[in-house]
Amino acid sequence: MIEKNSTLINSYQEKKEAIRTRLKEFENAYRWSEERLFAELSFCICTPQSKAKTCWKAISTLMNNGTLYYGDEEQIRHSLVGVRFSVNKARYIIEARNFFQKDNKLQINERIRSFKSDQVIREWLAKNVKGFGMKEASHFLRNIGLGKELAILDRHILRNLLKFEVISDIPKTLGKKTYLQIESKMKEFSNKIDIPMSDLDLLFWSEETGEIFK
DNA sequence: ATACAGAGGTGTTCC
DNA sequence: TGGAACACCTCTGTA
Repeated sequence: MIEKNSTLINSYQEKKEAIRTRLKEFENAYRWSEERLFAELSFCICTPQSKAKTCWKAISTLMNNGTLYYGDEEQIRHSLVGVRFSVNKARYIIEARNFFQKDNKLQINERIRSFKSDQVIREWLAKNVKGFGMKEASHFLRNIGLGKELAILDRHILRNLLKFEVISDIPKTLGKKTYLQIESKMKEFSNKIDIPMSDLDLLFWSEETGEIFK
């Protein structure tokens, strides 16, 4: 237990610089264009049960050729090669695009930053963006430099939380209530080993996959 | 060749 | 009303 934790802390020291570099890139998002923010949101809609790299490749293509902003549902779906549940996700992207558009212009930054806390933004996103639950709403916020204290509880993180005995088992279904409970425990652990939440997420992820992506 | 787990889950339905 | 079960149903790496 203590042995495992110190191994993790050592690993953190090795990877700290790379992790910090990645987080800095997220923090720069405040100056992104609306189009770039929407691309990130679309990416997060795509990632469930799909490979992050495949999703990002697809979204990059859609972003660069403009289909993401002007294309119809079928055109978007056509580009979501390798993305699971692409029919549904293309629909969610269109719905999100309509939701965030005012006078034919995307307004994401302004609406997102009008909330008083990251927790409230997350609630709002999970409620209003189809395809977003607690996990993907947190993922999106982290990727645009917000929600530093929020947990992104995917299967990798849950496995690691189990490994480090932060939780005693992996829940079969992860409802909002359980999500918040586990997030709270992860925060305690984060305090205990003195590694920030955002760093811990990337650290766990790199421990499993060997790299730091998104 | 063929099978099968695994990929940063969420919406809807039903009780 | 909260929560479990089911629907969604592609592609790749590995044995």
